[in-house]
Amino acid sequence: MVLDTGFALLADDGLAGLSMRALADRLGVQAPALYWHFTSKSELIGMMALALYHDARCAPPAGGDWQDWLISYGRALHQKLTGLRDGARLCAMAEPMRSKASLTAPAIAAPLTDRGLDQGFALDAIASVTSLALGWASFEANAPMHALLDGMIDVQRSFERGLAALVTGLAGGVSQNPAG
Amino acid sequence: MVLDTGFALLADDGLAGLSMRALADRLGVQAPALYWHFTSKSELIGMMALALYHDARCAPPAGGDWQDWLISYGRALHQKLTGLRDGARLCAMAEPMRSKASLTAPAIAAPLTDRGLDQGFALDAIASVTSLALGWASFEANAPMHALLDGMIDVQRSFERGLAALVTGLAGGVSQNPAG
DNA sequence: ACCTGAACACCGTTCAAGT
DNA sequence: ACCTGAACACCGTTCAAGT
Repeated sequence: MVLDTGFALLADDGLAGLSMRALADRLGVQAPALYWHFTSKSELIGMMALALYHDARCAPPAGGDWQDWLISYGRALHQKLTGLRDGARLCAMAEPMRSKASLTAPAIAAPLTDRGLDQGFALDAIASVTSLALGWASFEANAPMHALLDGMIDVQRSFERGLAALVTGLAGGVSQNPAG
Repeated sequence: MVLDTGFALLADDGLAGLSMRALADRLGVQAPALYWHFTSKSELIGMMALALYHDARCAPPAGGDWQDWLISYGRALHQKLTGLRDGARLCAMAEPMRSKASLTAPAIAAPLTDRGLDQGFALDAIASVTSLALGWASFEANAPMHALLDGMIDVQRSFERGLAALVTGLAGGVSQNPAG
């Protein structure tokens, strides 16, 4: 699979090294050949980002309530984004893909609606947890925010606190937004 | 100021149009001249990102408690990141700047420590709110997550909910992490 | 259906040289 | 101190042409 080679290249050389020519090289092919399979580099990156999100969605175990699922998902996503070199940058850069419908809203919400949440609330919750994980990963890797991070003893622990606070706060809002 | 021209160029042509040559053009100068003022394009982008964060930090009004400050700051940051074309992508891409110490941890925490929080907790809280705003802005602009966003009636409102939940959750944790 | 060779219009960056 | 001209080593992408 081309995407796997892309991930390997990303891990080795970072986002700057992820060029169509370098990727083609690893596949034993010329760069223009890639344009038979992908319409653009943008699409390739979009599909890589989608693969990352998909992995995180599959990470949480079957049991538990919706709060367990959110915590587990957020942790997995954060882990994937910081574990892979430039993973956060990749996902933050990915441009909108008009073509692929990917997943439908009910399908995305399913893990939470299965656990009793209504769909609107479920989408909000997933969006917020995804944002928190992506945002954290972004400026752990990046950021002109190093002073901030240097002041914190354990970044991992701080992320966990934020995640727990968010999910707790969401749970508090459920009463106004009945779960069914 | 060169940064202002950079922001104007970003607003007009997006991140793809923000090249050293194009920027130099707007300044009536040749591209290599920019390397007298900045060591690299990375540094330029880093400084633009820093300017964005700084503006958001200055946005909250003087009164109110620490929760008011966080909400106001989060809202301002999200607004800045989505209001400026490719603003989120710019901040997510910015590479770490080893050189400029920018702000010290106590200075960053000040708006919250002034309102009675201890510094460790303050840094955690700011980091989480910043992450949430950056993450939301990232995949509002980007994302292979369009199905998710399409399922939500009002993105702005959903972000507000997430922000409120996070701050509420943080407030719940304060009892364990005394405020002084 | 899948790939190559050659080319186009760009990049960021360096560096001697100018003033 | 500040800028130019010319160049280097790259990019993403297109397109005719091959098999």
